[in-house]
Amino acid sequence: MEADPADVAELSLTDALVQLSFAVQAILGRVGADHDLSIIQARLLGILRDREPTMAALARYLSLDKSSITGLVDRAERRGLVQRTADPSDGRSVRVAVTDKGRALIELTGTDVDRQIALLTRNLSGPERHRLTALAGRIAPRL
Amino acid sequence: MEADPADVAELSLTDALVQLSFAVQAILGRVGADHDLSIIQARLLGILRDREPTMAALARYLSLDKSSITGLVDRAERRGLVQRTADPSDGRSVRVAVTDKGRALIELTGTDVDRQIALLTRNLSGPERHRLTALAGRIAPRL
DNA sequence: CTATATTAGTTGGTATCACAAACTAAATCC
DNA sequence: GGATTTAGTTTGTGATACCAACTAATATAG
Repeated sequence: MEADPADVAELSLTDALVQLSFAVQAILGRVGADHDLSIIQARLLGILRDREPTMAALARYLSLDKSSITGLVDRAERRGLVQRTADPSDGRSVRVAVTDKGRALIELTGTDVDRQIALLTRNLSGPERHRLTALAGRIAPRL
Repeated sequence: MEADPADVAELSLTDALVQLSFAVQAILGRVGADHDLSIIQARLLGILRDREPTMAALARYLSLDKSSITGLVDRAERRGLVQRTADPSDGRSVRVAVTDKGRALIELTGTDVDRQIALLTRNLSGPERHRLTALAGRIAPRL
């Protein structure tokens, strides 16, 4: 799946995107490790920055089984990064909110990711970065 | 970390690349699941297509602990996808080779990933795809 | 209004996967 | 030849994913 890197001129779109994807994942993994956050925990906190979804909504956003969300939120709650609150409109449901601690952590993490992405793309000119942003922004699905 | 999707025009390079990365990972995860291969198993087989590395080399390529490679290769070997062979030049060392079964599986998987990437990028024109390939190819590190 | 069906989230079971520390066997160094 | 280093494995631990089954709350049907 990952092409022979010596043959850059023949790199397919698939190989280019797959390699880029793993490069970005490697950054997320390293920066996350520095902040004691797994990638999935960082994604969770990222979602919670601007909303308080239900467990079911989180399962949809993250494309995970609801039982996986239970475990993920359990562990984050145990660390004081998130908290569950009752949903007044539905006794079965809970809402998940980020705590101040969690928000601080994800902001720091985001700053470091920005820095590492800047390093990753330092060989591109300003216009090239804009072009990459525009192209990438047109194909990745939205939350 | 993942920006408000309604604000596409203001998407940063970081957010664009992170979202793209997860979109590609989602494809790899789904296609992998269809072929009963985890992402890391697919990466392993991808590396083994054109070389027979040592365990240590695999740890470097995949940026994993050597004990993780032991487990990964154990499970792949148990499924008949790879095999360990002795290294004649170093009694401590083993070489890992893909089997015919493993090669067939990774070829199929790669074909499906190509198809899904084509779907992901169907909104881009031919020249835009070339441009994205070139830009991405210039920033992702090489194996 | 009550019984039945559906939904939200949890629990238990299982497997994969990651790292750290410690171990064994082989190779290297002095 | 003994000490040190290296390659890979083993053990322990924890995170993370899915499936099936469960409980409690809500919605629906009669």
